[in-house]
Amino acid sequence: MLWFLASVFRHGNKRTMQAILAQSLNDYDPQSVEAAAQRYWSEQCAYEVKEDPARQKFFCLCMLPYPSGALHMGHVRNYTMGDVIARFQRMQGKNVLQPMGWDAFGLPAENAAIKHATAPASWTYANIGHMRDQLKALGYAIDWSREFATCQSDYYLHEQRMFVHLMKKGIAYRKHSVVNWDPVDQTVLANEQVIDGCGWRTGAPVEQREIPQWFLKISAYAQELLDGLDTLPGWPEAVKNMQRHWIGRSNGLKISFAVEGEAQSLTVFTTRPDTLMGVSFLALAAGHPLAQKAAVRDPRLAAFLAEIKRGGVSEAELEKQEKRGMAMGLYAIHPLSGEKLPLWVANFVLMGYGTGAVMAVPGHDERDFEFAARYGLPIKQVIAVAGEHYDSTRWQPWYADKSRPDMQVINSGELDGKDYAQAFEAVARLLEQRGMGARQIHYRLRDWGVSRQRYWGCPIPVIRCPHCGDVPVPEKDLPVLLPEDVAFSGVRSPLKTDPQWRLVSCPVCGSAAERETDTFDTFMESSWYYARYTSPGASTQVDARANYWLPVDQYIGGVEHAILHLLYFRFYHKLLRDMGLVHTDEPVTRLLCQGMVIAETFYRENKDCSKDWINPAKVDIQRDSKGRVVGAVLKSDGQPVKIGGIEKMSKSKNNGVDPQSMVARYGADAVRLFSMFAAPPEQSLEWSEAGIEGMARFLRRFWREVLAHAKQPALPQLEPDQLDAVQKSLRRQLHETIQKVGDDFGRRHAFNTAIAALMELFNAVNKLTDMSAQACAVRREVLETMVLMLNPVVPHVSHHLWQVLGHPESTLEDQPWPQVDQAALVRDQLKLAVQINGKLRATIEVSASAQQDEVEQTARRHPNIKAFLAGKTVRRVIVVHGKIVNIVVG
RNA sequence: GCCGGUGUGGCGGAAUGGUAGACGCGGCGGACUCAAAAUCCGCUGACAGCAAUGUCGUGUAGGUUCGAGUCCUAUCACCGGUACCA
Repeated sequence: MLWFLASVFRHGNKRTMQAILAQSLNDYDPQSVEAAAQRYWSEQCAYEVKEDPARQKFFCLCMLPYPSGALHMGHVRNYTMGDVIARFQRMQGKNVLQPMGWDAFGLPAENAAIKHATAPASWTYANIGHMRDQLKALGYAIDWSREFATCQSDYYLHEQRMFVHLMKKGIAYRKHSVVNWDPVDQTVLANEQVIDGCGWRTGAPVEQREIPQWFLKISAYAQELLDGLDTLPGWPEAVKNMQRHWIGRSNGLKISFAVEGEAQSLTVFTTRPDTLMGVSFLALAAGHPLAQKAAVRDPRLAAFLAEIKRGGVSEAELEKQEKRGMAMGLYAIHPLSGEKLPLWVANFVLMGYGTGAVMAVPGHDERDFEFAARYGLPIKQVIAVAGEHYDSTRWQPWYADKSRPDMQVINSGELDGKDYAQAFEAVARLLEQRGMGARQIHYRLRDWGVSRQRYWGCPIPVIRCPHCGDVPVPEKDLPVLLPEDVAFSGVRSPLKTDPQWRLVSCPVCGSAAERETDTFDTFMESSWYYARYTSPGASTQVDARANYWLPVDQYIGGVEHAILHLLYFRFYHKLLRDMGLVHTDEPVTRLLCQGMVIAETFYRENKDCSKDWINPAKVDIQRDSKGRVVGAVLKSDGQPVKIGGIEKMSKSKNNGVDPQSMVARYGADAVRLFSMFAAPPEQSLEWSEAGIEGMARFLRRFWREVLAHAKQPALPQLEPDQLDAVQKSLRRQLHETIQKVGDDFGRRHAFNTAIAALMELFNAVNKLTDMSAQACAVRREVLETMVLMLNPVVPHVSHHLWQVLGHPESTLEDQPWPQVDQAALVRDQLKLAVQINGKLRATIEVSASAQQDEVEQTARRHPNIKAFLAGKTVRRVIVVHGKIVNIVVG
């Protein structure tokens, strides 16, 4: 309201202002409507829920936010989807739990601490306070009594206890693995902190360095995680496919190669034993013990190993690197032919994956082919396909295709003539007999490294004793508290520099020992928070209440979490199950992955070619006479700015739109409505100020129509049998809409089309000018049902209008979802499209009961159809009931 | 590199093998107004035509089908993930 008045003041028209003030009692004012509804919900504790075995439960969960400082549109979109589903399910009569919490540990708090010289803890708590207020202003049906932040010790206590348990079970273990090392800051960098192989702050070239780290044995659950995907029909196929490929089950052979002059043989895994006779060398990772050993007496090799350790450790970076290698001067013996095979070190072989060594078959593997071509290593053809010519100077995809039914092994002695399966079998049997090989199922999935060399995380509850090794912190000493009141400079973790915290005595032998100073990966906290929501205040990790609420019925979050978070989350659930805490195999039955929120970018170029990004709120768009965008100018100076294209909302491109300012200007309901309307949930959503104005316009029109209708004197009972054709058709549209919206909200999650259908219905009811008693009764049915159907999306407006329509304030949340009146759906006339050879030529109207030939005859009688059929032979007529008639002519 | 996704009017999008462009935005025209804003009404894919209507049209090139935006093959562009951002 205020912004509106302010704009009137600017125009300086006193009379208009008075007119608006006089009207305002009837005008839609989001601020007051939303404040009143939110006050009511809060006073009534309307969304606090308890277990009720008599009622069907519905656990609606959104991915918990990282408290970065301010809510962004991605959050709004995510939580509005959850809220629509939660409110809709409640109207289906379910006992709905929708909780909220904070994923409060993590790297950004440390970066903010460096930048603003604050402690990560106080920065985080301040952000949580602010973002909670912002969330509350959006009117979500959240049970706030269950809220927690993962950095609270009564949360991470249970994580530490669980870790101790997993250590004892052998699921948690320590091994060496490679990290990004910044040699200047003497610190470990996250992958995102490595830019073009250099540290983001120091600019120094990053090195790969091996350090001891804690791991969870997710690989022991690989098969179960893979099989479990088949039990999740409510998950998107894309997510399940990505997880299947990530787990990467493959069937192959583990083969031992004796190495000349070495006692220890070399083991490789291959899925292509059929190409064994085509092996021309073996490639080893730089970190392989044999490579390390060889480097000791070969300075050139040592230099090469050091060289390929430069750069970061991310897979994307490693895979895009040029393939390089160096001969080690050692030879392995081919297990069948006895041939000498050179050993090479190669940068494309990773120590952390498989055995750290591969057998190279340049003739039938594209990467080996390129490597062999580059270093002049032999390329042997051992697979042939009839009709295809093999050319060892040019790679062709069929060389590596084991699935071709016409492929056969050649140049391989007794294996010749066999297909893939036969050759696999023969090689497996031969090697098994000689004790040089074994069949193996291999998974691409690697164990989960949970150690982070950082301060702002959950301390790993381990004491390192020089005599007893790694000793778990005894139960009575848990939690190991993270000191929160620290000075954080950035480079060294305060845990490492604080001797008081670090130095302890060993709980086993009592001698001087040190705490583990690493903290957990923050995926640890986000892997079990869903379960904690079910058991607020429990002294154990979860209690019996978990088995009322779990599994989660609907989980909603960004598609960027499709693999890592969602796989760890499923894994953790199985760990909780194996501890007897939960009783299902999977944590979530239905999953919805939402797309990003994107916006136009604008910039001006500086003299040095750098760009100043300008926020869309400060820019005016210019259009030509047809409405096409032709340019943009900065509002403040009227001078042109460049349009940079549509990108994900981000700080770096300055194209973020602040939800709070949108709520202040248009109201939470308009913001909610636009986020649900502008795109289907799983696709990206482009923010548009004009679009949200359209939503506010719709709400104002709806508001006015309901208020005008409510002023009518007492209405008669609706008599469906006495309606005229127009009234009947509107009522049919209403019930078709009830059917569609129910399906769109409940099953399809197509919020955008549900809203479009409601707008269409509203346009139709607006066109009904008939003020007869029965027309008013139909109008009332439409408007009242619309308030109910809009409630999940715009609950504040609905809360108010429900009362305007004469209902007590208390009843809307639990009002049953409107029922479809099947009788109202019946049509007596159907509109059909008539095609000739698949092209639309006419539309006809026929009785709903018309038989096939009657429909066909009506179609043939249509003048346009007659004209098209003149002089042609009808070959076939296809009649699809209620849809089309297709006449095929020759 | 690999895995997954997306591509439709001026724009966001709709169409679950059956009338391509619902709904919203923008634009154009009209009503109201001294005027403007707001509001209301109408039109709005391109081309040809007075019109009826016709031709073309869903990234590109093929294919399956009575019928393809939708299914298949190839290809291009963009987006997400790629194990230490969350």
